[in-house]
Amino acid sequence: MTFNILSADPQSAARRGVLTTSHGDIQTPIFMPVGTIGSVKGIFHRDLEQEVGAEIILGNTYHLYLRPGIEILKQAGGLHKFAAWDKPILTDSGGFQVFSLAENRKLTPEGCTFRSHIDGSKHVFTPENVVDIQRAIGADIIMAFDECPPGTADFAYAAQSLRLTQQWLERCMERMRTTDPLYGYEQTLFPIVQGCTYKDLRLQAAEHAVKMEAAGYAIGGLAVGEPAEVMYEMIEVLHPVLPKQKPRYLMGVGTPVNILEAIARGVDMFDCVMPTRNGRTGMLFTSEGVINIKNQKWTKDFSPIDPAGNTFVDTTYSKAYLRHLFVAGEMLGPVIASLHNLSFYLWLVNTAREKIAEGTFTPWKNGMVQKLSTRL
RNA sequence: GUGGUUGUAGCUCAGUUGGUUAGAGCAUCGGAUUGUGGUUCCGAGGGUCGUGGGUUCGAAUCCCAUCAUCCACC
Repeated sequence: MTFNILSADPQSAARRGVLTTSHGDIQTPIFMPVGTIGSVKGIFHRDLEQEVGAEIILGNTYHLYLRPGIEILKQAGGLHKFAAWDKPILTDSGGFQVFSLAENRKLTPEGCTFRSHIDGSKHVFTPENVVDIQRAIGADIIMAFDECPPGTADFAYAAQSLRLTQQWLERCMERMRTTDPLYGYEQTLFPIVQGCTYKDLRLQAAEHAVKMEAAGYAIGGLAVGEPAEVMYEMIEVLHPVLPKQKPRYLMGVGTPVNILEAIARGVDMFDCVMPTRNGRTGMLFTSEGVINIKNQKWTKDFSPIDPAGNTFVDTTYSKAYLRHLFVAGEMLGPVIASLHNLSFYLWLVNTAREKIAEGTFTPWKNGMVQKLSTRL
């Protein structure tokens, strides 16, 4: 995997680049739709490619391991073939899910035992088997197995947690070195920099991760309850430590404003459930601001969902119709909203790239942040 | 026509031996959601307790009448 920076913004740390994988190029900054179990909920791959313009999607180790299971994925020849998606895939390691979903988890230096949220069955994740599982899934980008402590963690807990994450990272790297891809194409592991909201822990985490000489680095454990300003501050702290020529991935973030602010601070890759999950409950991100399509005031508004939108859902359906679908519980509602939101997120990063190339990113970003903070 | 049943929020129903300002679920309205369980959570509005009398310090609750409902019988 290679990463080439094509241009940089003169007034911020924003940069535009291309990440090359065995399944194709990814233009950065990029937003990666979340497809936890091999499907971006409610959206056809055709629409992801043609309407949304997705260049890479996420899968999730925890979810795919539990269902359909690794044997099925191996027999299918990996997730790309199983899901019929031939563009890049990044898999989250399941570290986050073990802590957010699984029950009765027990953390040891060896790994983590937990019970499935689906059937209560008992399982063990270790740095080694989490790498093996991601090998079997066939992800182009594999994430290290980490602990994602709660945003409220105190320094002592954060420091102890970080030590564990660092040991696990070393074991993940070792497992990557001593195993081969199952399907004949390159797979790359990104370390995850933790450290909660403590600057010295973040620095220490970053320095340790950089020693692994990975192809890219992730920033984890942010947007978990801390104020956005603190999140930005943490990204700034890491900026001088993370190698400039490697892609940076801010995990799980975020709102359109979060993404623009993080791009300005040098982040290249993002994923977030927000456009799809919030879309499913009627929250729409538009060029004019955020709207809750279920609000009564849209009942007779026959204007397009987003007048600036280019996808067929934007040019076909009205706000009033979409509200009707949501109020009636019709499944087409969440589908339309998800497709719109994803296309908006991709429009946002596409435009950010254009502005970076033009050297006008910063003024554009400042204007957009104003607009996107508007509640319609 | 006779005997019985049931009438409480938009809907389905709770409401102790009569006791402050009549509750719940769903629905409605609004909010939350950041490495996804099509989830979940939070808040708000909404009732002349079918109607009219009566008993009582006090009635959704007891009594009478009446209307509606459903069932059975003629």
